[in-house]
Formats: sequence, C-alpha cells, structure tokens
Amino acid sequence: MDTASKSWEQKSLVGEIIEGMELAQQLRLSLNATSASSENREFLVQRILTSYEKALLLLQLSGSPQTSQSAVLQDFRMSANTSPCGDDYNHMSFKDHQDLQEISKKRKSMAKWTDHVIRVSSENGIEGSQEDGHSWRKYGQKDILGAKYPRSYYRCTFRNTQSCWATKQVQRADEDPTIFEITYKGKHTCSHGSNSVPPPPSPEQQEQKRHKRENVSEPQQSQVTQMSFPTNLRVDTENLEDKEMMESPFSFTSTSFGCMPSGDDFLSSMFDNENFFGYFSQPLLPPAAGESNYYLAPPSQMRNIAVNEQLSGSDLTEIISATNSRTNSPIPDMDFPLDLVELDPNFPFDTPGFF
DNA sequence: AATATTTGACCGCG
DNA sequence: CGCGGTCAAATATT
Repeated sequence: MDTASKSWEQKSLVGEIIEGMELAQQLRLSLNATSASSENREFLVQRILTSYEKALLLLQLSGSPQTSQSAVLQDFRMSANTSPCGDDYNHMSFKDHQDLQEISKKRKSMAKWTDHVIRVSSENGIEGSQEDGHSWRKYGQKDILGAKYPRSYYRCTFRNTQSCWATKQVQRADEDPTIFEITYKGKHTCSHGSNSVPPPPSPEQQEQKRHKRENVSEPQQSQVTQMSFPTNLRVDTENLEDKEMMESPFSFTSTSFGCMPSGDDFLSSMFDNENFFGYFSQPLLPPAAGESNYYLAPPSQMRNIAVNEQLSGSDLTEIISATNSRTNSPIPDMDFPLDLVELDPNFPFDTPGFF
C-alpha cells in the first residue's frame, strides 16, 4: 500500500503543480486580454489555489506531516500575500514574517483562534452583500482612531443557541471606500447543514433584503444561511496551520462526515471531482464536529478580493483561503469543547448575574 | 411577537 | 487614561 499509493501521490503531486502552472499561464493571458471577464479570472485563481492546496495535501501524505507541512505552509503564506488583487498590501509580508517567528516561539500548546483578514472590494457600491455562508448579527460599531469609517462588529447568529463564537469585523478602507476589510475571528461551531437548511439562496431573496438601504455603506450580512452543499464534502479552507496543533484527530461527534471515504479513496474521489470542491485542506483530519458548511456562491457574486493576513500579536493567525472568490467562509476549524473553554474568557456569556 | 440593528455605556488591556 | 471591543437598552424591522 505504501509504494503503490506513493507513486500515485507523487504523480498527482506533479500533476497538480503542473496544472497550477498552466492555469497561471492562462491567468496571465487572461490578464492581458481585455475580453476576459473578471469572473473568469477569479475562476482561474480559484483553480490555481486549489491545485496548490491539493499538492500540499499530497505532500502531507507522503512526507512527514509536521515538517513538510509547516515548511510548505510558510511558502503558501508568503505567496498568498502576492495574490492577484492584493499587490498593494504586500508590505505586510515582511512584518508578518517576523511575527511568524515570534509566534512559533510562543506558540502554546493550543490554538486559540484564528484571525483572517480579507479585503473585499465591491466595485459597484450596490450589493455589498459579501455573503460568506454564515449568518451574522451586528452587535456593535466603533469609530476607530485614525480611520475614516467606523468598524462594525458581528457575531454569529447562533452564538446563543449553538455556542458558536465566531465573530467578524468589517472595516471600510479609508482610501478606497469600495474596499472592505473583513476580519474573521474564531471559528464556527454552528451547524445547520444537516438540519434544515434553506438550500439555495435565491438571488431574489438577496435582492429583497438589500433593497432597503439606498446606499449601502457596508457589506450587508443577511441572515441567509445558505449552503447548498449536498452532503459529503465540505471543504475547509484556511487553517493549514491549526493542523499543526491538532495533529491528533478528534473524534467526530458530528454526523455529516460519515459519508466520506477514508484514506486514499477519499483523496482520489476528491481529485476526481475536480469541479468545484476546490477547497479543502485537511482530508485526513475530520472537519471539526458540526463544522460549518461551505457553499459555493454564484459567480455573479464574485468581486475582487485580496487576501491579506495579519498577525495579531499574541494570537495565532491564520490565513489562507486566498480565494475568497466564492465567498467561501474563512472559518477556522477545529472546534472542540476544549476550545470553547479557551475562548470563553472573552465572553461573559454565562449570565453576568452569577458574579 | 420575535428578531435584528443602533448606539451610548461599560470594561479590560496596554 | 485612552482605545478597541462588547453589552444591552432602545429602536427598527419582519
């Protein structure tokens, strides 16, 4: 099983890399051709990243997960900074590198949370709906020193019902009001995939909800819980790094994973499904229990997106999901009771009266 | 009525 | 003590 699968892996690895190169070529052509649509480019970018992710996975499989992974990860992180539309923010990378070192030093035994920053530019002021597959509820807004526009704070709608501690912040860039910087923190532990999920978010639905505000000042997060993912595969993005800390597989408490083939079968089935499951990052690790569901948004929603990463001092930061083209949600994974306990300090969620 | 947003108060951290 | 983040009452929306 070793030798056989190994060669298969190697072949696939090379294949993925080659594909990535070819796609990149196409992308370059596309960039020069005025006829090419931005959607098309976005699609190419998506596929390129997908290829690399696959390649990464293959590396993990064949090499010692630890070393190869972290090494590769760094590269990935670096390159993520140079993603297509985000060139203007490359200056971050240097600092990040330093932080990275610090962080690896101070990395404790457990991951706390992740923190992804993506920049979303919606060229048409309209339809700022940056759906990311989760329902958010605004709980605050603050004027930030030096920032022209206020920052909005959102938390997962299911925070109370499902103890989902994911939050995000949305900040409009002062230089370019069409760009929003969205910072995701925490991970979604809510699951409404297996239950009753309003399957496809009809476009009309979305329009209805955004008719209200004539001039959208912010990307509106509606309560559409969508996710039209059939069943089996969910794909997670980011948190390539969290894996480092949770090398020991959890027990999947949640269903939804049962239909997945295991091992090579799983991988190969995935690879066969070239199509849109572009995303995933941890085939062998169970997607955390009740993990969020990912869905694919209609291409019409695509915007230019630049991904950026930001290391928050003491906390681990993850990035990845360079391709938010499909509005896949940058949700960190890895949830666990333990984790909740870890996160809690931030939220006095148990009735304040108890103290 | 239930649920979402707004907005000033509150609070912890640096 | 100021800033950034969260709470929670008031208000708006569905």
